[in-house]
Amino acid sequence: MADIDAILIAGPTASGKSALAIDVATHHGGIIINADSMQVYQDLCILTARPTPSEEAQAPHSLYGHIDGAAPYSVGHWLAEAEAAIAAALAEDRLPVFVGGTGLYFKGLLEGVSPIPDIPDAIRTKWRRRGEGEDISQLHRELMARDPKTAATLRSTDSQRIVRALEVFEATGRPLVDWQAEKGHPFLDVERVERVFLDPDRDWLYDRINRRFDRMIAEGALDEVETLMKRDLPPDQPILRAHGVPHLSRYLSGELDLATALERGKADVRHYAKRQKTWFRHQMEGWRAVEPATARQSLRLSPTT
RNA sequence: GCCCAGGUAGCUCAGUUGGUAGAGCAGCGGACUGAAAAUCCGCGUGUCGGUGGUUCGAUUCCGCCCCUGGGCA
Repeated sequence: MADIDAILIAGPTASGKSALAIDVATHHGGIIINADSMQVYQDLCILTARPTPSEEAQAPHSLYGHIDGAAPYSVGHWLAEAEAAIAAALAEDRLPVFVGGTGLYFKGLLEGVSPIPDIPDAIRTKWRRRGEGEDISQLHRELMARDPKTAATLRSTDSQRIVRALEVFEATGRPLVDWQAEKGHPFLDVERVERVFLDPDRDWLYDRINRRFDRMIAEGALDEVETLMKRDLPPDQPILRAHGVPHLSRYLSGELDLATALERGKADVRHYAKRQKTWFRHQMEGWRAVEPATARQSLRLSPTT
């Protein structure tokens, strides 16, 4: 395996990435590194479809379920951990096998992220709270007054990016777009990695998503959500956005009947899979698209050819 | 068998005093730099059950037929 530094496996949710990763890691003596923004959390193993203990026993896994749902976490944290994981793997002479569905994480890995400083909690919380309660166009006007340069690049309806721009400007005194013009450093050399994304048939994928959601419920996803709710986390914690959490928690509190909660939860996952496909199609040039059915074979053979 | 209500988009339904129709959900296309399983933008996809009639023109009015639900027998 001296000819490449890592294998990257991306793909929409429920496309069979985890099983493929185990197969590839076993075959190449690799270590699996998680590239999924939700599977890093320890709180929801069923609902985030994290590898099971028996799956984890088949190959070394890292960056799974190691973050508390109450902790702040984002691409930046992940990239720092990924960098350390790559170093650790290479030190053991193991091939890093990245797997996940978070396109932004892969992009960060190969292109880096701009070196924007951490935003102090107080500032971040302040703007996020306002972003939840207030009319978004009002916040956009406020951004326009402070940082017109960034404001001009954002739609007045894009709550999340507007809030981000506001907090960065307040914390650093510099427009977000200026920060973003400074490119970060890649963590892997594109020329030395095998990049593949699973591209399953849409109907096949949607059917798997629907059935997997039902299976998660049967396996105890509701208990998981109930336990998470009891933690009473701040509403802006990312883990509360995990698919299923919003609707299942409304079912648990009696605001929604179960059938509706399931239907909406599944729809959220399908919508997400659709967005992932769009991302892979347009943001990941140079990646090889493979059908899940033939993925094993092509990943076993190609790195050594 | 008779009576009543209804057959309009994939689903639930609105509407047209006669000028070939529109919402929500689903679905499709797209954007994407520290919450990315997030956030945001765009698109109606249709023999208006069938068939005759009236009419310049019928999804709309009339007849007959078919289907679904409810009631009476």
